[in-house]
Amino acid sequence: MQTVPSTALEAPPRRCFFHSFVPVKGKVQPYTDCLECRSRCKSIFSDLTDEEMNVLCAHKGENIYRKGQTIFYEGTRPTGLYILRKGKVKVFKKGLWGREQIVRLAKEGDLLTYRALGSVSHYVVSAEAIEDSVVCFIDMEDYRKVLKGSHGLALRVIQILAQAFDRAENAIRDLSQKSVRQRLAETLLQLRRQYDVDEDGAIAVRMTREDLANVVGTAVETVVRFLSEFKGKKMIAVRGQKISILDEERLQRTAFPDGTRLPEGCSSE
Amino acid sequence: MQTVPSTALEAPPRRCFFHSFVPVKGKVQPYTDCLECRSRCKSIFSDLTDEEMNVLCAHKGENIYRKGQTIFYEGTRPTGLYILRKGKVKVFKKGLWGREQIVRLAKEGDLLTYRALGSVSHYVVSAEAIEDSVVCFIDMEDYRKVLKGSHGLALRVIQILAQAFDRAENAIRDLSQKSVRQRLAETLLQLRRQYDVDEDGAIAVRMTREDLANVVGTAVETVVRFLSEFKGKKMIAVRGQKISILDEERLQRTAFPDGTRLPEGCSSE
DNA sequence: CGACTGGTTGAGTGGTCTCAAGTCCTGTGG
DNA sequence: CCACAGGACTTGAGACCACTCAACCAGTCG
Repeated sequence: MQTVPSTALEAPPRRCFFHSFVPVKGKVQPYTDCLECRSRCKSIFSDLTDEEMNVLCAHKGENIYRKGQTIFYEGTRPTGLYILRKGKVKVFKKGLWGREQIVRLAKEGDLLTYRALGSVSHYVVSAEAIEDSVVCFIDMEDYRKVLKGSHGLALRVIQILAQAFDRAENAIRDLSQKSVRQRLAETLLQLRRQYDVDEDGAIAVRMTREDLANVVGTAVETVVRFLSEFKGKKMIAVRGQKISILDEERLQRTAFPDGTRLPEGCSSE
Repeated sequence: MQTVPSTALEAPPRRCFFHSFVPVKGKVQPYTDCLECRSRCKSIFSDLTDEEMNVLCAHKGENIYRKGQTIFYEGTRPTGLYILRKGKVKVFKKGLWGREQIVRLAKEGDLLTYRALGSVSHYVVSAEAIEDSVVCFIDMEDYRKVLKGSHGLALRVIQILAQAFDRAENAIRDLSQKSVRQRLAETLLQLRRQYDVDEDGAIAVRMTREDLANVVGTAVETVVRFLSEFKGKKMIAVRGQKISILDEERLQRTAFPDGTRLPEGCSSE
């Protein structure tokens, strides 16, 4: 259905942008040791044995995607799992007339392909780097092999999926019942929690107004108008794509007029 | 947070409404043999051994809920899994100002508590019978025990959750991008697929306009207006709460103006 | 009968979208 | 260095979709 432009896999970065990827004779040193990674990151695969990790990573890939590059396409055959190792990625679905709806924003350590944890005939979302990113790829066959053998992994996958499902259903409720003003306020709070702030106190992610609109589910102009409203009320400060939250309390009240709060992330197990 | 009215568990049906529940001296014969049920129904638990089924059903309950009765409440401690054995149930979340958003409609054999398949501190949805229903209850401890021991079950749960997650993300996209007219048309098609038609050719479920509004995510009056529009265009026929689809083709085009189709149910594994 | 629930219709409002014009920013090439 | 092109952003005007409020109807139950 969709064609996969060759750009996705070329990715010969003009220069290396992560210190851990030292160019060796013009080639980037691509593979991090998975075992080492496992112990560092708290990921789905943290609990696996060395043996299982070796199977899982037998055909592991690790690719660099520059800002704007697509990592995989909705509708194509799922060849494996993608995990974001470094950078920021938007995960979206194409809707009416090709308009995109961003269903989640991934941060380091996040899985990009939840649906593919169960068997599925095609990717149900697309993923694109919104910053230069490093993405690990785990072959589907390897995953299945390990999953089949590891009860611990299966239990872990259940937790991950149940949480993701919960977040999705909360989004359904919010999209259905909240105004754009409320949803934008909530999105800003979420973004700050997810990506934290940089040295200037601004939310540490650069998104276009269009991406923001595609998260909130509205038009670009409407996002601009409400951002400008928030700015006027001194709730936020805006400098280009950098947004700082000045009056969290007020933003909170805008997003949750009934006094509820931003739901927990993954800690609510 | 929420209190549980005593109505939920009383449920002394004035008379027995399923032939399989023969009243014995004023008491309903409550328990169906789970082993027998397993072989008949294609449920999550189809593949378990007899032994595992016995553990799972050690504290099984089977309750009758009359139309309008609540089965469990969002925000309360999860004591187990609920499976709809007979009847129809709406599963919803309370949103702003207590307005309810129906996140799914369950039919016979459906699990009501997806999130509780992973560990969780409280039910994240409520469930209420929209028809007289029989609901099986599986104790959480028993489920955990069996899940811990059965890799096959874990794999099955992963499939179930991944599918549920997929449906939820599709709903996000639709809520965000489609108009109420489109969503209502799509809902009607879904309802017919899910519940089939009765002898008159009408969708075999009776829902109030309010419930319909809470599925679509709109106001009651808006549902009424669009139903009346569809009726005027001879796309549907309406007799009280019974709705028949007359012109599926046209309804299809209303729901999916871009030529996409209603996504598969569970068959798309 | 009155009370109540569910449904329907109308009028008015307002939130959000679309279209159009124009500005700001950034990278590129001369 | 500047000019320029293109993309991102902003603002305004107008239209329209959907919501709210209010009135009213039909059926049911006590």
